[in-house]
Amino acid sequence: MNEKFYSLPVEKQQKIINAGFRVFSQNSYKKSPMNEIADCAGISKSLLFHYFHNKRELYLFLWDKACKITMEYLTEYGCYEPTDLFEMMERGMRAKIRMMTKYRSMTAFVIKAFYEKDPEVNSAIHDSYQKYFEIKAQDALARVDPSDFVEGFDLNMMYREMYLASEGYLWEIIQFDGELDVQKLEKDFEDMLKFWKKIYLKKGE
Amino acid sequence: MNEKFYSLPVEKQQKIINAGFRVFSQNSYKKSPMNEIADCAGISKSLLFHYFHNKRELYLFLWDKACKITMEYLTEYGCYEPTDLFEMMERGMRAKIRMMTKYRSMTAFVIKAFYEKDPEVNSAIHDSYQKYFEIKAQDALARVDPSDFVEGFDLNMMYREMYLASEGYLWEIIQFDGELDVQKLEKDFEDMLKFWKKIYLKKGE
DNA sequence: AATATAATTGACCGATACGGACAACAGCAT
DNA sequence: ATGCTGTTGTCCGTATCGGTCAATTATATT
Repeated sequence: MNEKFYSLPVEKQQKIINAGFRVFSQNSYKKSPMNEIADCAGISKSLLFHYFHNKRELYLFLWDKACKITMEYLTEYGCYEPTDLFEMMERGMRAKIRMMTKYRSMTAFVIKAFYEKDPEVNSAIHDSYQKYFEIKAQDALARVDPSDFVEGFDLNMMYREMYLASEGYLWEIIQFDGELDVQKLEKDFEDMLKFWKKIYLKKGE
Repeated sequence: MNEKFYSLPVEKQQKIINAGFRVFSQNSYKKSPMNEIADCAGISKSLLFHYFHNKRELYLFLWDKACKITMEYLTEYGCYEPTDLFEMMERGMRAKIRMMTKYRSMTAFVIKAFYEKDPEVNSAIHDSYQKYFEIKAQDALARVDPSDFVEGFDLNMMYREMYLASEGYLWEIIQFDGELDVQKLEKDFEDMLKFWKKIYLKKGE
């Protein structure tokens, strides 16, 4: 990409980036025209091509940007400090909720991008994803002490279950397009967590 | 549309209809090519145009079909029999959950269609929607006895809140693409309802 | 088997949309 | 005037779109 992009006023950078997030999050990669993104950012298509030499480059740039912002949030909320599994999930969720209220279309973009199947970008996305995040879950899962949990249940199953429920919950938020009540959301999720603890942990806890 | 469509073997009708639901639920109206729908249904584009004279006609036909199926479910689950508000919501939800597990892409289509803004179909959809469903809520709301509820709260607010939460919950289900556990879903929603009753109804109940 | 009839398709059309290239323009400092 | 930088309008080759239609295949009738 053209490094001059970075010397643009930050506000303008943001406008272009957000336009990208918006359009790419609403259509598939192939059906997201550069034209539309440019319009949405209030610049000409030519200028957009001036900063990003082609569509793929812009897409991958946006993905990377989203990953970095996500990482910032996750570290800021202490998601990489070693704790137990539930604590980790709570911190992760809190970070994500905050992030979504601030960058809603970005979050939608990330999800769409993750499931994007167009061969032009597909593999690049997945490689990058693994490098960025996949370590975390393994890490926290490894620290788990099985004796804390109720007898005869599958740890991975539980994690999967919890993970899916959280993701679904986040979807709900993304789709809703009105003002978001952060405190309510966080309380809701805390309730969810309490519920899980109650089911999965041994009574002694 | 071409009435001969109905004399097709039902299985083939279904295949075409489902293809429509799928494609229209994944892209916007404008970016859903007839080509793709035909391929997805295993027929040629020409044949698709033989049965539905143009794209708009197919889209509106699908919308109508979806509405009718929805109505069937709602009546089957007793959603139109007069009861109290909570009972109505529960029946409605139960019907919708069942419906979604059977016709997932249709449900996704309905939601997308409802928010579709393309002027070519937008108004037709909204007119139809009002005719079909909007009566129901008013109806049940009118039967509500305000004295049953806790002091000083806005009935419409509560309904809106409950409605949004339900819709969000359904979104979560639609987005998830694996086998659905109907019983779990229904239990979850029952819990939600219990929770609402606890907050909104007077203790005497 | 020959014929009529219905189902289904491939090839095609005009219009538009697309990604991308590039020369030109405007503003501004020298 | 002369660069330089940011920005745009215009153009191009190609692909795609909605939609048509003649041609082909399958089915029913005699």
